[in-house]
Amino acid sequence: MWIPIQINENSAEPLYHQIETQLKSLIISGTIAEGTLLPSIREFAGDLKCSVITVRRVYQDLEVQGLLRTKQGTGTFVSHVGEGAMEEYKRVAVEKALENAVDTALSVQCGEEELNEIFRKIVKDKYGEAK
Amino acid sequence: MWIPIQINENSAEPLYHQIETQLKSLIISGTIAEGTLLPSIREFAGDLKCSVITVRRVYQDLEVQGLLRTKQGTGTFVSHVGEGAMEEYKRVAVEKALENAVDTALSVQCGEEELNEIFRKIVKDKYGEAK
DNA sequence: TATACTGTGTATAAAGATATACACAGTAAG
DNA sequence: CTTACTGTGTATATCTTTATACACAGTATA
Repeated sequence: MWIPIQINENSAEPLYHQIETQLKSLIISGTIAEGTLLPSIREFAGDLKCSVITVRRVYQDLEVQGLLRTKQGTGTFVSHVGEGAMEEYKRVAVEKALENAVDTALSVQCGEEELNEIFRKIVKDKYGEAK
Repeated sequence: MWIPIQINENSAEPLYHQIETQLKSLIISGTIAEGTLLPSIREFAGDLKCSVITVRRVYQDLEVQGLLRTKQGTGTFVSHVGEGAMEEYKRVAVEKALENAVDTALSVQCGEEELNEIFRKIVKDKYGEAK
């Protein structure tokens, strides 16, 4: 099975992290269906031209997050992520990220109005791109 | 001169970073007036119970960011940060933080409406606290 | 100009993050 | 029960981040 992961060799972002975020996104978006048997760590490592250990780390991390379920000798599968759980998962991720940003705004004494304005601009840009 | 910096020994946040963000905040907010001669790196290190080198790093970082100006043999001073520059500075910091958050939202397929809703909630919480 | 302050340059220690190899253990199917 | 796949545990190499010491250089003033 082929998983579409793009590695940016030049990026400062660690290899395992690039793989992890992209794979996570594929699972959360439902692009890879629940129950799917993912490539073995060796096969995937071959595709990505990285070591088996790096892929293992990704699988382990995502298993801890409840997105994968793994069984020695058999393989690694995409877990069942219920609609509710998935919504919750997304919400928590977004909340954390936004809290962080708002904390930054507070730390530089940015007013509520200005914050709102900047937010609207960025959302418009980013969500516009995607359309 | 006494600068109110709170060090959290248990935090995973590096020492130099805790000092840097707090000092930066004091400068940007105008709590420490422009032109103020800051404590020498040795005196400050004594107050904070850290090494002189760590304080030096903070002063250097903030100097690169244009918030401090330093002169060997004399000391380190708070630079003149014009209203315009300060506004610009705050804006860039907040923009970066928000872009990051919105990227996260996109990566988990969070819709625009949901994002807005979460944002409003967090802003209300955080800005409410301060009132 | 001696002295008692300033900051600086260079070197290095300690810890954590990143990525790896290799021998080991479970599973399934002929 | 052998074979050819799965994942696992342990050890280690490399790099970056964080934090430090110490000898050095500039400044001001008595």
